Amino acid sequence: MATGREIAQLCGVSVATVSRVFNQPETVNEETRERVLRVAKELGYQPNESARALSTKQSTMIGLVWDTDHRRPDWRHPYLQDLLIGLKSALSAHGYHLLMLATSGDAREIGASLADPVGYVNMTRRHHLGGLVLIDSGSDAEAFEAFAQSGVPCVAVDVAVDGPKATYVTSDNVSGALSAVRHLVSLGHSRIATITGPVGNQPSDARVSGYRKGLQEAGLPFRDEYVVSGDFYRASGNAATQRLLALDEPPTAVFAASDEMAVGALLAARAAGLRVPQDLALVGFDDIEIASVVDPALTTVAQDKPGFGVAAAKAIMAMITGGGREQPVVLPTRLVVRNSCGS
Amino acid sequence: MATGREIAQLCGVSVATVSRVFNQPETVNEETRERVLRVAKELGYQPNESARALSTKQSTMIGLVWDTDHRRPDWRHPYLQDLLIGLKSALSAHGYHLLMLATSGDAREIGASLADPVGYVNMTRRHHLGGLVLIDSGSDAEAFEAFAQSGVPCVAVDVAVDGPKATYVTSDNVSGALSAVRHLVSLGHSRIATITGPVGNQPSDARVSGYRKGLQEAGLPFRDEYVVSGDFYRASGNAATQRLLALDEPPTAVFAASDEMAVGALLAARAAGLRVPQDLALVGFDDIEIASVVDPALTTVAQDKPGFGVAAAKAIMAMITGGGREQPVVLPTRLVVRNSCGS
DNA sequence: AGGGTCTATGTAACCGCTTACGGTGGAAAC
DNA sequence: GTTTCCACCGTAAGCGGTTACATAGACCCT
Repeated sequence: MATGREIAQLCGVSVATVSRVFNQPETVNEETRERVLRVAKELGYQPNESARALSTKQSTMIGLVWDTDHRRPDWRHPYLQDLLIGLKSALSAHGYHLLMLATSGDAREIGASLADPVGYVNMTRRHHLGGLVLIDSGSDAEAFEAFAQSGVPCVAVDVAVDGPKATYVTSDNVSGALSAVRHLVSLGHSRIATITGPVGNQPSDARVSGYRKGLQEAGLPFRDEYVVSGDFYRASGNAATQRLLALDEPPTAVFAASDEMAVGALLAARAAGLRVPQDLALVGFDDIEIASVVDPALTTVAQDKPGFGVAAAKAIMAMITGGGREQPVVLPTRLVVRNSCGS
Repeated sequence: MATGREIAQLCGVSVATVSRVFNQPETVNEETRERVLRVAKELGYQPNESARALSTKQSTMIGLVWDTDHRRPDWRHPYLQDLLIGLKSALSAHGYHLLMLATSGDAREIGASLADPVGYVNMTRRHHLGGLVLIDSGSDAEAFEAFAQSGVPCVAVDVAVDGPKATYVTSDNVSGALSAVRHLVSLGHSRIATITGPVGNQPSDARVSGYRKGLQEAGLPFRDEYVVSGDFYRASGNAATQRLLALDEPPTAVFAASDEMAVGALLAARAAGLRVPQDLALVGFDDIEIASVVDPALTTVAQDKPGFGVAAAKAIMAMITGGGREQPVVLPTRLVVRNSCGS
């Protein structure tokens, strides 16, 4: 590994000049600059990031908080990969890397899990991370508040947080839900139920507002018994649907706040001997992969999943370079009409 | 941020002693050790990883090579999340973190993509990474050879590579495929076709061997026209199935080398007016999420997906601490019987 | 000619930790 | 009573960069 010193010697300049060539090129004479660059290339010079980080107190990495040893280890994030794709590509553009922080069992006894956000914050300092991206892999959104308050720049994905250097990216959940209900209404449905996420969860609550708005718009009554809450995962959608179908006047259409729950609803409907969409119309939310492969294919409100990653990366970078808090980012949704509504 | 020096001063010892407390505790007197530890805790001391890496030339990170700006940006890894879960948890146990390397657009013009493996290798040196985990996100397995030859410790997931410090983890594909065929045979099928991955791809080739073995075992003839190759992705499974169904004597059962292709096959069968499993039995490979949600649910050969991650992490750690090359790891598979075979 | 400016570069301190080497004191060995 | 050894700890030299400050020369102006 060639070092800056070697380049300096070969070029007959000082290490300071070599450093300047890479960090403030404009301050060094064009001729020397090119000489240094040429030699650097010949030697295959790679700046030592540890040294750089040590002296600048800034690494080119941002941390990813994604807790996997969760209460329910079988839980999966519905679209982690898309998120990562977006994150990574946007971060790359700034020369930044994503560090997936270890969550436990650190040999030096310094743990890091959502139960102990301090652990992550410590890691952030140890590695001089520029900030943290928070990905919710369950319903422990509350824990994110601790991060937001810690002072390290962080942006949460699809979870509303607030703090001195914290922000979040989310979809326009209200209008997404609204478009779903409008679609259902346009197909003639008037008994439209919804399966929500955990109460208190921001995106879920917003989707409920959108749902209410849609009913209002259509002049339909809001019925408490048509709103049943789940946890975004499949089983809860199944259970919720069973409850809905047991109602005296069961709904003819269901808007689920996630595709996973919509699939659960589909299964429940099938188990109850109902045909989808003839007997029960279904709309989901997310547009994850399985939405297009279940039968009937799911009509759903698509989120810009890689867009989340891109927006998160941009927000983090803005906070790093800018300093202050960033505005939350709200991404548009798009209704994807498939077969589960019989349109 | 408290530094080692501060602790040293407060404890009336030298920084060397503080360092020893954390790195070679047995060489320091118990009393002083505890004093240092106590003060360190009070100050919330976090060792500076950059400084440590700088002086030891070893970070506690390993790199992840997962190329996303691929020729086909819409491609997704079928079970990335499970892989990451396994990787992360096993790495955590050693106090290591996973660094997702940027793939392009580095501000300093030092790119890294599979087209330029050198870029990744450079990153490895810059950050003093312990090694690289290679994840195949397409069919560019060939590119992995360059990594394997580069001398940096690396382990590939489900791609056979070889090099001075390279190894890989894979499933026992032969017996996995064998169990699939046996299952089909046991159900009375004698016209069994297979849809393979890319020819030359190691796991795919192994699955073909397992397939042949299964036919032999059952005394069934091997027919060239019953072997058609795909690329592991859905569309290719669909196309392959169309070809199979167009045969004079079409198969009554198909073993697809991936679930995605099996789903493609399912769609093709449905489009051709065939019922699954009555008219065509289907077995997949992987046991990804959609396998259980398609209708009929897919019988498939399950791979230990988080196990890949765990094994990869262990292999990397072994290479880092041990030095030499590790043996490839072969994980067992498990036949998951669902409804696509009508058993 | 002397002073002021500006550009290009060198000098050296510093970032925080690790570690080879050496020193000290007391116990054990002779 | 030396010598030897060992446990414990301090000194100081790195690791490879960054950057404040100093310096040297070129150029311009009065």
